[in-house]
Amino acid sequence: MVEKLGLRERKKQRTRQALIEAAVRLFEDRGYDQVTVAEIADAAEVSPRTFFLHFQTKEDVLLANADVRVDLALEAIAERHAGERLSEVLVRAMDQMIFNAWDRDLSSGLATLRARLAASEPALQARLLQRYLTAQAELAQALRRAFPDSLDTTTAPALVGAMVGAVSASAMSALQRGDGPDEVRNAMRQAMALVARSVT
Amino acid sequence: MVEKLGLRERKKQRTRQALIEAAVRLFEDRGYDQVTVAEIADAAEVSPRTFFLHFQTKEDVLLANADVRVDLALEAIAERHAGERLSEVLVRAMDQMIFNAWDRDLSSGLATLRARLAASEPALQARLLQRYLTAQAELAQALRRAFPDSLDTTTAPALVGAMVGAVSASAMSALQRGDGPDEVRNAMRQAMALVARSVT
DNA sequence: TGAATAACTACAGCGGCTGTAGCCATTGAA
DNA sequence: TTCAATGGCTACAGCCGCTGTAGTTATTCA
Repeated sequence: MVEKLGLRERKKQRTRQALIEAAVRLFEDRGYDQVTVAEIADAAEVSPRTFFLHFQTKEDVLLANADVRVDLALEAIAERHAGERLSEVLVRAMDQMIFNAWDRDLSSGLATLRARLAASEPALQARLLQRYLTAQAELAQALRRAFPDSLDTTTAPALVGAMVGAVSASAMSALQRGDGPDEVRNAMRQAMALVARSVT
Repeated sequence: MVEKLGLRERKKQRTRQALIEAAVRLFEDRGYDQVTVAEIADAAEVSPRTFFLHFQTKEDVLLANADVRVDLALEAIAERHAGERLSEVLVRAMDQMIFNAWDRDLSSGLATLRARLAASEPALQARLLQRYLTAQAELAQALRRAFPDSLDTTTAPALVGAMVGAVSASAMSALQRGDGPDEVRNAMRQAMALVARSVT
């Protein structure tokens, strides 16, 4: 997991991390759209142009490491136990993706900040949803490979879409009525269970 | 339905319509991001500033009339027949929202163009997904009012989210493998049926 | 040690989007 | 019919996200 990286690569990761941390700090202080990319770059002591060498858009700096979450889910699917049911695997994958990573970067507060900003900043919300959609395609493909007999090219995406849709909607709803982390968590789990019922 | 509008309001609608038509035509000709807002305004013979008096963003010109679709679904829920089951009402509402409106503006080609562009243009896709999410909240609320005994504040959003998520994912998947309108339609119906099974 | 590579930089520029202030047609009341 | 209020539209100026390009410097690898 811990790769032996060259000096060049390490420096690159360092500036990337500096950009992320600067962005998070500034967003927390002043709010998302009161902070310009130029300011983030300034705080990280790099040129503004460099920001866009690391992140495609301003929103993406908050979605850093999102790929890791998807990988966790893909692993969870690959690690399917013998005789494990479709619904069980799916729930386990979602659980990994959401909560394992959640706990991991809760300490840094990134997940919380992201959730809060996603609920309030339309641009960020939109980008986040789009990320979910592309992730869904990967999950659907992996799931179909794991259960080739019970899933076809329509039901696999539909099932994953239902899961992600249900979880997002319930979480967003909970966030908007001001629920705390635990309640949000419960709402998400309940949504997962609901969809899991649609597969036997 | 056909309101008696004042002259001022009619003029406003006319420029709005001119903007939409100019945008659609230009997008079809040259593709979404090869067209600037200034060009759209030019083609509609208004100032660029006027464009943003009618639409919040460049993407929004393609999402015009989307509210109408949501209203159709809300009506469908309100028109619940006596003894109609939750799953039936939900499916009927989704059906209204997607296909009734689909048929209606298929003639103008708007739905088709929108679907095609949404599959290829990230910015548009993101905005579309966001629209779905906000629509979901309204649908969930209406549905909960119609079935107060079987839905709570968590399951209602979850259920609607699952529906929309499943339908979007299956449609996107079908579009991306190059399916024609009929196949896309079937995939969406299949997704709806899948989620409907999770409510008894 | 020298050549290739790649992260970074400065600079110039496009285009989405906004604030502002003013013009003019429509509107509704006197 | 007249006049003040309204609101859709315009020009103008400007911010900011984002990109292309060309050049500099540090690293890698042969």
